Amino acid sequence: MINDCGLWIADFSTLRRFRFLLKFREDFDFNIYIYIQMKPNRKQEIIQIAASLFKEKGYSAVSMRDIAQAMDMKAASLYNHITGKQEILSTLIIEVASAFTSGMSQIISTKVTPLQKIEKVIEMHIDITVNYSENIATLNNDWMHLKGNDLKRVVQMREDYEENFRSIINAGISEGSIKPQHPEVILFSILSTLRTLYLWNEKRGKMEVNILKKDMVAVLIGGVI
Amino acid sequence: MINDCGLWIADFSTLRRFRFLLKFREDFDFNIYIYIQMKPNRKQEIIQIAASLFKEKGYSAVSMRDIAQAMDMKAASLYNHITGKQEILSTLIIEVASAFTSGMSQIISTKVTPLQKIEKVIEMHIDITVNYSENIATLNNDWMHLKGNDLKRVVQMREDYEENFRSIINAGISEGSIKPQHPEVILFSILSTLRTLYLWNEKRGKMEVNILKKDMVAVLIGGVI
DNA sequence: AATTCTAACTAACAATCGTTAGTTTTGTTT
DNA sequence: AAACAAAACTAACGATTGTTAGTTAGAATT
Repeated sequence: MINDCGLWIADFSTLRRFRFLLKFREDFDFNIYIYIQMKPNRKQEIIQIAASLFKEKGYSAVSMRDIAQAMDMKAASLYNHITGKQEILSTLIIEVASAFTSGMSQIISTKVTPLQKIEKVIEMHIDITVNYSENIATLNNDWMHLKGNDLKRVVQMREDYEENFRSIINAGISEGSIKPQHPEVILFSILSTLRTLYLWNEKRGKMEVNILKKDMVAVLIGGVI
Repeated sequence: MINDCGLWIADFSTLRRFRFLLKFREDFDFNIYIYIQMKPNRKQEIIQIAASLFKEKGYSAVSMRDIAQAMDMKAASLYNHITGKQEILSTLIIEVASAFTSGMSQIISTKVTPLQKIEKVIEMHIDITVNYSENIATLNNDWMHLKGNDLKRVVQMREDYEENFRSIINAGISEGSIKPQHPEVILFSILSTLRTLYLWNEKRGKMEVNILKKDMVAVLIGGVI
């Protein structure tokens, strides 16, 4: 039996590094199973389908029977794969919130100018939106339906994220590369646009991602005149 | 018995005009009751309380019993004042959507430059957000729970609004006062910031509205550099 | 004083909610 | 072929949903 030990191989380069690591430790006296899940399993399918329903109607308006119907099965059968509706919600939200958090901490630690950091933030938002638009919709609209530690954690992640963004803006203002406008206004203007990018997917679909990035950076940083 | 015939006296100048009209027709053989409701009635109270709950948790997550409890009464009693949950939703949404529509049509018909029109739009959004933040939250997040004609009407109003905004931007681009950037990107960047202003109320509370307007115009039009 | 109206109430309806228990089908491993 | 595990099913639970019917206390009007 293979236990899911929580290890995730993010991409093939990580896998190569892992093999490299193994080669240096040939004194292992136990077996290591590397379980590569190539196709999404049933649980992931359920969560993905639920996500698209949540995006459309909101968490509270989607019933377990709705999700089951979209999966072409009965509601009770969902519980063979998930522990409940809450698990779907927290999985979806924490997945994308973590993506933003790790993306931001990577940008923060880069040695570039504040303006270049803001550029990177904009590009990161576009990248994540392309891949996780349903998660973002759920994070934006249904975070308040999380419970207990999940709720606390996500709120904290959001505050930290904003604080990091604020520090970039403040650094830019004090070095003179950013207008001495009210930092909160700058922060909010950029962030609210980025956070609702997912609403714009139909129109964005026709635009090349790289062109969108370039235009978005130009407008959000340079303005419209 | 006084029937609510749907006539609303908007302000005292309208009332004066109405009295003037009456003077010219003294051959009336029926009575006219003018019923002036000076303080907000129970219905408006219910809708306002419901609005704040909708903003907090979303339309679907708020029950009629929740609304009743916040009103300190029983759920069944609500139906003495409203026809149902849907009426609350459509009243809230159509009220604020109409405010945006009439604001926009006023701006469109003004004889000023496209850039000045965009300034006016930004100021209008701030003004409406200050007074209708709960309505905007509901419009943004729960419009899809409208039904029938209300749904059609609101979607149409939103499309018309965007089309008007787009035409202002395009006029600015062709006269050269606005960057020849992709118009959709400009439209979306500004509009998504304005539409989510209501999320920013705690921090905005400390800022004077006129200062906020000035800063917002500076950032959204002039950028951050 | 009699009547009407307003706005609250209690009680209950059918429908739907998330979830559990127990069973059957399906596919894999011995 | 037998044994096992995974994943579907049916049926049902108690709770909650929006809403209706019928009643009642108090205020306003006649």
